[in-house]
Amino acid sequence: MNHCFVDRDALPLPTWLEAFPRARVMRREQLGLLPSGEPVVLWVRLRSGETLDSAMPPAALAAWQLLVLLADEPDDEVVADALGRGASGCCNTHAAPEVLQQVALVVGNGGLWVGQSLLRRLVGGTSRALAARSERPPRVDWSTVLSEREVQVARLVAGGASNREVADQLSITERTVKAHLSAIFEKLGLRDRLQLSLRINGVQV
Amino acid sequence: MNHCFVDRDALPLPTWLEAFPRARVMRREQLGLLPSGEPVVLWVRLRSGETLDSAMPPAALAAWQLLVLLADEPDDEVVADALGRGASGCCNTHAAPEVLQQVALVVGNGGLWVGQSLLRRLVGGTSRALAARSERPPRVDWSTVLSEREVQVARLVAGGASNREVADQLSITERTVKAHLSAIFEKLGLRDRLQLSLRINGVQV
DNA sequence: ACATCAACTGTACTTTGGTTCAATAGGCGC
DNA sequence: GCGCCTATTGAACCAAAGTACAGTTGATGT
Repeated sequence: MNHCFVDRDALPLPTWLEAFPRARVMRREQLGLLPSGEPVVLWVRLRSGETLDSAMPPAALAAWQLLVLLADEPDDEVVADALGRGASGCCNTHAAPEVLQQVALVVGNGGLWVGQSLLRRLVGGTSRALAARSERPPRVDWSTVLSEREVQVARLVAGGASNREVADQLSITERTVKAHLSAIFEKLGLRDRLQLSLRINGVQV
Repeated sequence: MNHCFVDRDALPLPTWLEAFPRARVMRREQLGLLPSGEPVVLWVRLRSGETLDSAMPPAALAAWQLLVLLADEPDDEVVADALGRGASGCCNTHAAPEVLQQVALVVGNGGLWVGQSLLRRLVGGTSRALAARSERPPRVDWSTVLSEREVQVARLVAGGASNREVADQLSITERTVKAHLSAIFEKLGLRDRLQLSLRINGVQV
């Protein structure tokens, strides 16, 4: 099975090549250049805020093409939309190589790969995960309630950065990072950065 | 991971024991006899025409219990219902041992196992030709290098629990939790619990 | 002009997380 | 028996995270 990563630029993440050393990487505009006929998995990256339409023309996929969505910020709507359009799966853009290989195996065999949180919700009803969380505050759409700066901080923290790292990256004081984080926790009703990460990465409701 | 098959009678199918030679088999009424605390996958058999209610009292599962439905006649409604109630998967009662092992692996790592037909219908998308999922279970590397206890700690922490909460849940000291965490970080080459969460949830490295 | 809000920073503080010294006890292989 | 590993815990410690209270600046709207 061949693999082809499609992104805005032709710059692959290290993890991609680690998972598939012989993978091809191309820009979205170059999609037509793909040699037709041989089976291939198209890994289409969707950056923050993008929709599938913007990244992939609504043209139907060829029969020999399998599509997997690589989402920077997994969002149920986007994932469901993609699957509805024939995609075979969706996972995090920064997923580990082993995860990518798992996805490829499932997809390559005609299977579907869907994140757990989405699956739970598709199935509907109360899951154990939800039941465990005794009282649940109404879910807030984090990206809209947060200010622009807060969103930046939230993304970095959710990706595993320390306060110091966030501060350096945004050229502000560590103290300011803390201030933003406190505001974020307050607005989203979260306890700490780990929960923030779970929320933003779509792991938890 | 322990396995326990629950049926009307305590008569296991050969395939079950072939998949898990050390599995426990019990009648539904004996469910309360399970030693609590140690993680276990409950394989609950649902015979033709039965509903989940009849086989399993609606009592909530304990945190250390994972439930997989074994359906004599897999029916989308029953499966959806089971998943909605917190089950981690569903497969055919007479599934091959290899399939059972695959399911166990996925479920044991916190995943969900759902049949393809149901998944497609839940998603409600296009009908891509589906081939049989030939071989290969999705497997993760972290769960093999960690000891059983460490896996328990890792899961809870990755889910957002504090050290105190993990300690209470596992009935050990907060100090011990820290010890386990240090070992986990060391083995996986991680920095802190956030990175552990990203790793376990398949988001990162 | 005034109110409001986002962004930013400081000092001081409490809490949590994580590490570094230990140490004890049980299981398992050689 | 003797290592080796796992699980467990203690005391002490440092670093990081998070909170409380207080303040400046600039943009924006009424």
